[in-house]
Amino acid sequence: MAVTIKDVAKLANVAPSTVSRVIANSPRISERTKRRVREAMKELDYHPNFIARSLANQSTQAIGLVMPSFRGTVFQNPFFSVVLQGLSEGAHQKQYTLSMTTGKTDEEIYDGVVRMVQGGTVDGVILLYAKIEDKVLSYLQNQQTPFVVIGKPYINVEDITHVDNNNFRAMKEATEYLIQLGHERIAFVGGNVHFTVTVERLLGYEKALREAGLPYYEEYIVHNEFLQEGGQKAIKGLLSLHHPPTALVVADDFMALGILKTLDELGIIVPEMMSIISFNNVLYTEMSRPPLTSVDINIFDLGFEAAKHLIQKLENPKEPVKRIIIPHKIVERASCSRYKSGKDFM
Amino acid sequence: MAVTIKDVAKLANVAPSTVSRVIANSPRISERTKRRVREAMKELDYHPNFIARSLANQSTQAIGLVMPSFRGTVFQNPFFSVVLQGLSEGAHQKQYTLSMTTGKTDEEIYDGVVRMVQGGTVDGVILLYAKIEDKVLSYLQNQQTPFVVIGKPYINVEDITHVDNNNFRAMKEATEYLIQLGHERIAFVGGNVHFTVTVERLLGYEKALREAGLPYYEEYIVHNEFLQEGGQKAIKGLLSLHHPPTALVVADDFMALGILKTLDELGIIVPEMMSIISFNNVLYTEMSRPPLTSVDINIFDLGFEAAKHLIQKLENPKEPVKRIIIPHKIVERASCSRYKSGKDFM
DNA sequence: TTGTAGGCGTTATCAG
DNA sequence: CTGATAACGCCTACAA
Repeated sequence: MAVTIKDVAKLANVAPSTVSRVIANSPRISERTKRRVREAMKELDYHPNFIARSLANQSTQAIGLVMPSFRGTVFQNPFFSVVLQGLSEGAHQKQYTLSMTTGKTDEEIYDGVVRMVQGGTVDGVILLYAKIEDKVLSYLQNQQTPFVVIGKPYINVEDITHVDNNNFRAMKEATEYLIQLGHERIAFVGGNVHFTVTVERLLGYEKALREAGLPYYEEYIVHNEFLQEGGQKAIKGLLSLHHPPTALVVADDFMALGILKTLDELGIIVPEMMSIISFNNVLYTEMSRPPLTSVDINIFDLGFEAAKHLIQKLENPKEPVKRIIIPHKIVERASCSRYKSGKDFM
Repeated sequence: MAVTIKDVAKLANVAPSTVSRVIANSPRISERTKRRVREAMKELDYHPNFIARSLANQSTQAIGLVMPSFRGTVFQNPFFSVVLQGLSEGAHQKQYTLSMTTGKTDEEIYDGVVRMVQGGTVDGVILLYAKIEDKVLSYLQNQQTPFVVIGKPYINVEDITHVDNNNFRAMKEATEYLIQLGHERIAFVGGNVHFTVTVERLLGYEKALREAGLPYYEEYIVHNEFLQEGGQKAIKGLLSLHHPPTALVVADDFMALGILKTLDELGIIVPEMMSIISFNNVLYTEMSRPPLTSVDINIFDLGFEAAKHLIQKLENPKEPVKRIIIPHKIVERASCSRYKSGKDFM
């Protein structure tokens, strides 16, 4: 059996409650006793039992992480590794612990969350995604469990603290970037439509076109799972159109990688014959040929801020609802070029 | 305050202990009372408090995950996403929870582990890496904490349950694969030397050369952080040698990606002028140009088995020490070709 | 088959 | 400043 507060108390010749106060560094304990108790703790190599403490305090210093289901390969996206780093860093700074739930299906995930929350193993929860019609989200709202979401909640946006990019604007800018380069036929290769990020971006894309007086073609909109088949199908469809696009905005670097490959196989040179701008700016954007121009959305910060604000909320329950927008920035590399009608490959 | 066992007891007109037994589905409770109690639980939407249960049982159904420090970019390697999936799946099946520690420095990580273990917030621990001179490992051994490591412990291998590939053999086979293709000048681009996987593989590489009667050149050995600069430096050094290699074994797909790019820039065609085989077989091996021949080490299974065996150990403390070897397999794609002296580019 | 009571390791309240 | 004592919510002998 591990050494407890009582053992320390005995050795230091004080009451258990005193030891407890020393741990909490209560100002109403004399320095002398504190010293004595601390020595005893050292000698016995005492470490407080967090479980017992949690029970007494009704608080665990743990935050629950809800990942999207890892059916498919979404999860292999470096996005998650990086948010995790941010979350980890943010939690660590305040001595919070991270507890994960995942699952293959939405049901599994939901059950996991319920267990976490009802079981009292976490003080709050962070949703690592924001999708349409999310049972988990509604559940958390009903439970009054403190939580924050990374991304834009599909509902009750005003009542839910969330950390997000301005994806509307980010995509608008990405599209405008292409428009400024002279492109008029720009296709949108988006991710899973069930994630709000995708709909936000689609809106931004539309807006950019409209403002530039460019037509919006349904056929230029393609939705793909983030990583599935690297977007190969998507691109082939686009190229077989009567007027294929001359530029692409792509939801994710990895998909862009797949597209790059497909284009290469088809003999379509990037950026000369097709410009591509993608999102996330993860490591391998520099590794591709050509290096990808990508919108950096500061993934690390998304995680970091999410952790930070959840903890604020936990420590001060009347903390107001907040919406934290993480800035983005287009990182220019070599996958986009000015459109020259002469080079049109059709 | 949440609904407790007492509330249920009251509503069902039984003693709290009875409710507890119903939860545990004790056979010594009549079906009739069970039914009554269960109804009460439903009605009150009762969920057991895991913290209290943990305290009483002296066991949390939680397992601690220790990641390597995320200084640098190691962590962005899809390797971790995938082990995480495996771990998650394995833990989930037995209703275990995953709790993470990371940190920027080894110190931070060590402290995190100590807190986890001494604080009693986890029943056991899984190390997601195996490196030389690891304080965490020695600590866990001294503590008698059940743990398993993914990879090969640098010490006391016989006493530590671990899940690993046969990296010696995997690398030997990879090298032999190249040798069979006629290559005689094969360079080794390895990862961080502090990880045991790197030394194992180096050994396998040596062995293959020796068995084939090929010389072993110090200059052909390059060590690089897994992701850092995509191995660009490494490759340039090799190419500037008097007799540059004609083939490369590379520790990681991502590094291989970087190398591919560098070679492309230098006008060296893969596989015609340089063959490359790498490790891990993650998603983007198919996405590269040319697609990478890679050793699939079944990362998911590494995680899955680790979780499974740790849990076995937790549920049966006298479970013997085990060494689980996950099979590997060379997945041929297009980055290796037969060596033809005529095509030597020097 | 079910109830009573004590304990798991802390914290918090009240005295002193 | 410090010491009893009662929670926290559940489990498990021991009784009945």
